[in-house]
Amino acid sequence: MLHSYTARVTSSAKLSHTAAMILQAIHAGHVYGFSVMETTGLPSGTVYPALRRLERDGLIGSQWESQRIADADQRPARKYYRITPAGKITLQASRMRYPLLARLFPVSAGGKA
Amino acid sequence: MLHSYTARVTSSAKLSHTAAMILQAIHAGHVYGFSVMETTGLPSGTVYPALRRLERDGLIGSQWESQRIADADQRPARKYYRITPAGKITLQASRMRYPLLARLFPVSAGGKA
DNA sequence: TCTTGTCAAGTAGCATGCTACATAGCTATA
DNA sequence: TATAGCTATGTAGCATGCTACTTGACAAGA
Repeated sequence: MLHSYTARVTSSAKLSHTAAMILQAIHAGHVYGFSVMETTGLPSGTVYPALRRLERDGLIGSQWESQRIADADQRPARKYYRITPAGKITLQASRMRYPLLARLFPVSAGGKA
Repeated sequence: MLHSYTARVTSSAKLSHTAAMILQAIHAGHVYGFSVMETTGLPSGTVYPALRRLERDGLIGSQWESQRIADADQRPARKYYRITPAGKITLQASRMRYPLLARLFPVSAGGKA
């Protein structure tokens, strides 16, 4: 258990194409689940479990929005994600592995959502 | 059985993102498995079963290369694929569903491989 | 002759993606 | 008050994706 956890964290995790795409969307500024769904078209059953796995593997971190802010915007609270340094390493590796990933978002990560 | 087969053929099949990407690669000219693997980075365990499913569903057709031509090129024979009219309809639907697909290949399908 | 590498396709078993729901909060309308 | 629509997240069970191999053909090198 601890051994497999260590191995997963120290080497860059090998991502599926879809998980890599979701990690890239986070990096590109689509920083909550619904936004990732909107920009990729991937269904919630894909996005949310993938976000959970990415966080399990230390490639992203998350933080719930305060209820006050959500109330002010008159919408449900969001769970915001950000890519970790390990996530950036894995994203690079994924872009080498899946050449088309680089075409998916502008090269400079924009503050889209 | 016949009923579910009919339903699958008459309406545009709903593709996964990965299958849609592979269909698009075929349409773009990557007309055999190894070429799809090279351009997408997707592993053989993904590409070949997906090609089989796409053909099962009538979205692509296939044809083995003649042994004589493969011999002349000094390589194993290839299984060439082409998109069907139903496949084109499904590809269009997929590009509506998954907005990022359009970014993956040049708009004009090139005769890449 | 055997080994290695590239091109090309294939496949069992496990991990992940997706359908078809679900919950929940807010607003607007009937 | 109930319904509908939008925003946001979540999940069980089935379909698909991926690892880790395999086979096979050809050429080059030991």
